[in-house]
Amino acid sequence: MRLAELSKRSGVSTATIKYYLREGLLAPGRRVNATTAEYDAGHLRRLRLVRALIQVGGVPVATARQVLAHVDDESLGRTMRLGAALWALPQDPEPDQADPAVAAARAEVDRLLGTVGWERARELAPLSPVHRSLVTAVAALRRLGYPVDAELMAPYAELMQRVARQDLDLLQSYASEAERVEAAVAAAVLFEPVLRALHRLAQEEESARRFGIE
Amino acid sequence: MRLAELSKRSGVSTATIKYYLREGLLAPGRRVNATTAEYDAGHLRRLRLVRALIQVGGVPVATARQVLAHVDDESLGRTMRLGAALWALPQDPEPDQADPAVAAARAEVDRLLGTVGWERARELAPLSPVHRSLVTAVAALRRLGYPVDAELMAPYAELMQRVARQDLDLLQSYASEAERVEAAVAAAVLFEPVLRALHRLAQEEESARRFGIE
DNA sequence: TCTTGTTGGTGAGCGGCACTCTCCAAGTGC
DNA sequence: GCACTTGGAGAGTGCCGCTCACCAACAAGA
Repeated sequence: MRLAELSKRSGVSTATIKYYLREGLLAPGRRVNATTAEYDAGHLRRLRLVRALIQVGGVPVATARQVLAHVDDESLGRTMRLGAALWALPQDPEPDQADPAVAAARAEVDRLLGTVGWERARELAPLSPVHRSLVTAVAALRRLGYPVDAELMAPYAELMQRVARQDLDLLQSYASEAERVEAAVAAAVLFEPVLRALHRLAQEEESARRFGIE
Repeated sequence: MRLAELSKRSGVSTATIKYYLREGLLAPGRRVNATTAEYDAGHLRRLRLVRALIQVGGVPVATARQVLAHVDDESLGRTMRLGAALWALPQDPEPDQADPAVAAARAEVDRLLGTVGWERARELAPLSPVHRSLVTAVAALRRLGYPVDAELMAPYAELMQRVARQDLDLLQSYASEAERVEAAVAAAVLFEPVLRALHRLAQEEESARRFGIE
């Protein structure tokens, strides 16, 4: 299939596909001659993933490029490839070490990891971008005056652990290894809007139950 | 306190504060004379909330304005004010009705609401922006080929219901009514990054437990 | 009193991002 | 032969969240 058909099948304009090719989000097609390149089902699949990451997941193009580069990195084993891809996702800047709110937030997060028994996360903490995101978010809330501490977060952490177990069970039901890495990225990024919407819907439901609808 | 001090105490530049004043995110100070206005602790508080909504929550300025207008709307009762503020948050465009993926997604979401017994959410469904967001997100995943259906979402919905109960218990522990509306907005928006980070951290932990760290 | 600096207010400009438009020479298909 | 399409590349667009420059009115120090 050529560019025009790839565009028609994916619903993405040719101009945008050309942009993704330029940005390295999509591998070039197999060149037939100077004015023709051939794309296959893999390209269509990848293009749909790219679109979903950017549009549904709200991932910046530059971040998506890094994530996908890790997904494609044949030199890494499966586990590493997955880890590398997921670690490339959060792009929060390094929090200000001098800020006392950041120090307090880090202390609370570390305390939380202890109380819920996340030993691996605690080992990975200094390296993990996700850990950094959590510290940044907690610091922001504390600066606003909300008393976010380990005790407050613990029940949420327990619930999220169950969610993660559910995620991984689901993931392991997928067949191929290549698919699994891609599916893991999709799960981490694309399932988030679903989870967020379910969360807010649950808030609406619970709020309506407690206070009624007016 | 005057502009310069408000800026220093909040860590937001005077230019940005002026911008927020122009955009209606922040009420003007009490004018003392032609070149002086006085700001109080309420302004500082609101400014911090605005910052957090925009920076931590990633809420667009225009959306934040609407949300805050509802928070301030004295003509509404507390429940309505809260509901209106939260409903102003999601800004997804109306999904394409003709798209079969959207129709299928809506059917699955409605089926989900039935199986988990969210009756209020089902009543509110045609109006609720959150319901719309959920349908859009599910449709995107289905278009990518992921079989997201009511059965798959049900355990997640149950877990999110528990999260929502936790949210509301926490909220009811807050003292003043005015604070509660603001706290509810903060909880809905600002706690999301914390929840997301906890989710990903839990994924890392669980993944490391199952597959080891390499 | 004179000077120097600061105030709130406003229009215009900037940088980043995700495209999108325009053009091109090289080829395709009737 | 000739209209059309192809892949490629640079420049332009529109939006968004600021940020800058400038203004007249005033405050504060010498």
